[in-house]
Amino acid sequence: MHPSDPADAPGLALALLRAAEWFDRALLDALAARGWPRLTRSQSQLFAALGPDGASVAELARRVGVTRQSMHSAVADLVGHGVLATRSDARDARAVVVTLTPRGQQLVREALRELGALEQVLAGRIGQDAVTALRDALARPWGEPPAPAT
Amino acid sequence: MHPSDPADAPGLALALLRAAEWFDRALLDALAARGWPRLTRSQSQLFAALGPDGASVAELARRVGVTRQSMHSAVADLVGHGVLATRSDARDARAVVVTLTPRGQQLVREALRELGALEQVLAGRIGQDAVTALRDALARPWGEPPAPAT
DNA sequence: CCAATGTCAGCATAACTGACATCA
DNA sequence: CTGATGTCAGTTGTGCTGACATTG
Repeated sequence: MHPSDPADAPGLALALLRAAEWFDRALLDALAARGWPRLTRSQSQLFAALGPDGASVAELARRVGVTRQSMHSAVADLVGHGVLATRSDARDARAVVVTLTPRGQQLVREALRELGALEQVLAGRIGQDAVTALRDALARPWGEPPAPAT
Repeated sequence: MHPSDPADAPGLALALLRAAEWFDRALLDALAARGWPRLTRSQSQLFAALGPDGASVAELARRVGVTRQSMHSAVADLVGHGVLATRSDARDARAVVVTLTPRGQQLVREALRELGALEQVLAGRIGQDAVTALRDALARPWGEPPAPAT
């Protein structure tokens, strides 16, 4: 399998998917094992998109890449689980600011710690150099996915 | 953002997801733009799991990681689109062997060519060295996702 | 008047579990 | 008889489009 063999290209795309699932599944399983509600992939992205000051539903939807309606549903679900809270914006009567509850902050802390631990496990398996190289390659500007020639 | 900053660990998992979507979306859009039926993620994996000699529904389900029922539905859909065909196994009256039709082989060829092109686009954006490093890190034995301490 | 926000409703899709007949 | 396979249901969950009142 030569590194630049075109026939191995699907392996790259597939390997990326597997790698993402490796982290995703281990994280969600670990959190669920500690009694946290079982999160979905886009709910994880919601937490990542949520800054320390909170954000509106529409803004979260834009960042994650879903519709306002879908984000609304996800937020309502997590509010029901006690990890998110909503308050009205003083400067804009339309907007609703979504923030983390103290319990939600605890969830985020545990998730970050777990992700750090997972990265260490990975470094032990494939080497710290490979993890660093992986992080470096992913941090570069990939840009938008190429659109099909119209 | 120091390379070994633990707080950046979520960035690694998230970046992997973004990278996988970068390939997935560009590929599926490109194929759809050429008149192919719009595939789902697990249908892409189906093609990757399908060897040149075909495989049974149950075997495909195991490889992709879904239930037999889900795989059955996906196969039936693609048979309806004329890219997959099923024939009964001569040695095992239970088994149904799923294979590519000539049109399905054409689809796979175009998909492989597109993935190769995408990788070249990526190399032009982040550098060939980074792509090689990415491929190398992903090719190493990650093993199973760590299970939560029971 | 126009644009954006939050929200309610219905719909489509894709995965799941349950069940069953067939066959090694 | 046990286990595996294909397949027919029903169910659930998640995201979508459509629509509407409210507000900047």
